[in-house]
Amino acid sequence: MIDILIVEDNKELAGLLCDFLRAENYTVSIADTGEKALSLYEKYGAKLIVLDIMLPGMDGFAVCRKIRKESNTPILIVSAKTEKEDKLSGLILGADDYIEKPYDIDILLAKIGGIFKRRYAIDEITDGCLRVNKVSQAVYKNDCPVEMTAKEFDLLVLLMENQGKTLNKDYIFNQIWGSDSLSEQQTLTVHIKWLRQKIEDDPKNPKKIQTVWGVGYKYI
Amino acid sequence: MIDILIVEDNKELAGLLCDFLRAENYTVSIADTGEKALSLYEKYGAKLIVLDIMLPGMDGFAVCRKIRKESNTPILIVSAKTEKEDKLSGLILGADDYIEKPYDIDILLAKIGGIFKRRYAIDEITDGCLRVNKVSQAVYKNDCPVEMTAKEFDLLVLLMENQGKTLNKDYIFNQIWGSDSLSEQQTLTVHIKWLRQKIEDDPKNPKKIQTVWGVGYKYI
DNA sequence: GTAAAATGTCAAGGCTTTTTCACGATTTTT
DNA sequence: AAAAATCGTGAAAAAGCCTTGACATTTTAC
Repeated sequence: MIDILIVEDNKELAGLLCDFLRAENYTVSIADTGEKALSLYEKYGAKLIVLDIMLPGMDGFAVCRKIRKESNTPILIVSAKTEKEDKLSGLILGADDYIEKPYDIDILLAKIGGIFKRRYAIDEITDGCLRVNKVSQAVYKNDCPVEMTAKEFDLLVLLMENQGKTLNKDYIFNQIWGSDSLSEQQTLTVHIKWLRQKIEDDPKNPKKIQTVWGVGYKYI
Repeated sequence: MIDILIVEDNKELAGLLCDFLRAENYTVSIADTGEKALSLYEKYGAKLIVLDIMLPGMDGFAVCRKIRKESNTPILIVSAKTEKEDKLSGLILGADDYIEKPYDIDILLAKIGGIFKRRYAIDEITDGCLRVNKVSQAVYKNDCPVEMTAKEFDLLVLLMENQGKTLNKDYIFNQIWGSDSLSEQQTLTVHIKWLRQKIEDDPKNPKKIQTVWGVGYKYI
């Protein structure tokens, strides 16, 4: 999977942009026609497509439509045309952002950074040295992977998504085990214990998962 | 969690937009000041914020910055100003899209639809009557939940993400079990069997998970 | 058509996760 | 300060998941 696919027939401009992006640690590929772009995308996939509208042969709009048919990959449209119609039809068509040529490279980089952040950081919950990815179900403490069982993971996500809020035990139990569960609430305290052992620096003196007496727990 | 939070001090306009959105089955709340918007957002959360820049008191940019500090919730900025600076600073700041007042309500609805689709459909893989959500780890067949074990789920996602492609058994095995696994490849065929029993209409005549003799499997 | 190779099936077992239970420790109430 | 309520802990039982091996079935090659 490529990070960024640049679709641009001006090789000099594409090369320049490519250098800048690689300097920011993105992996980049360049296609100078719409057809090549689609074939590269088919083969390797991409996290973001920077798409020039004016291309020889198949134009950018056609590329955008084709890609939109099969995926939600973010597309940033680049165009020399200034007509409003183009901008709107591009965005409605499914592009995530739009920039006019000639553009300031810093602004383009900022837009790309923004798209990446909004699009690919959304499934991560972060708090200090703790990082939880809801898609890959992975937990990292100081960037070291922490093994979690399913129940522990669900419990951690619930607590972290309500950081600072006290969740009462009935609520937690219903969220994780379901209201029709036959298990006992004692089960919850055992899972809290294991979670503390995995994420607290000193499990005997929990700083992150705090007990709220008579109520429940909260993540701080 | 609210679907859409409208931040707009013109109550008539906000009400109108609200009606249109509710007609499309979104849940909607309205805030007429930036402060109220932030407090509503704190309390309930929102999937998308439609944010007018010109507000009494705290302006839209300030609201946008505050929300961006703590989350990646999509923001659609609405503004009467036409200066280019505003547009750009709003977008770079982290907004997902931009529309100028007075706007055509259909265009706004299209933009909102686009944001929702790009932002919230990305973790779902759909194929015909089968729907897989990678975040909640849930699988639905004809909208009925199908229970999956972890290995079955991973295997299904791998196959579906490579729909139409034949994956050879070594590849599948390395992806799911890891290259240093001591398990035998026989394990894979057993999991394939279970997966077929859960997602195929007739598990004895699999239509979706096909065997490619001497190579591996593919999802069609 | 037959033998060889590859895949499918089933049930048993082993392993991990989850739950339960009993008891000890801590906090709150009286 | 004692009693009551609540929470924490460790071990063991229960449940669920994964793997394995033996054998059946299907496909391919000769």
